[in-house]
Amino acid sequence: MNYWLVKSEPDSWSWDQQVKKGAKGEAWTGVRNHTAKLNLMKMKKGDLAFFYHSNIGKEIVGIVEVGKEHYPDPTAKAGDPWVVVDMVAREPLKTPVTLEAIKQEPKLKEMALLKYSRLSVQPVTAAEWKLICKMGGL
DNA sequence: GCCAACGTTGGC
DNA sequence: GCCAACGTTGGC
Repeated sequence: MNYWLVKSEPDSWSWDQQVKKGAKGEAWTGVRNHTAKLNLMKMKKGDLAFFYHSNIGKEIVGIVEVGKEHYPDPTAKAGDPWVVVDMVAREPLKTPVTLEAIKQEPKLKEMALLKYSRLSVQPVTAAEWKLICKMGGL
């Protein structure tokens, strides 16, 4: 079991929209960065990921589960290497964990979210996962 | 193969 | 709206 963090601007794809898709889930489209793509390709069915709202909110709002492993991104040109996975909303955090709160927690200062702030799909360690769940009231 | 120019992301 | 970080593109 691996843990991840995926980012989305709520203007283009928000947690609420994700929740409305229910158990069917939705393809996580639009990744156009090779590092992020490699992370998508490492995801296994059943892996969990934090859903982070970038730009507006700047907070982790919920947890999604990988429902289907990587396949070609339907929004990419034919022949492009980009992939998607299906994400299924699992549960919201009771309290969203803000970027500010993450910065203020010394144990989280090595998080990819802080070190590689532009990477939109990134790994999360088991220790980071646990701590953020706790901070989020789960 | 180098590097300047440019575009995009995302925090502030 | 600005700017830093960083990836990509294109001229040489």
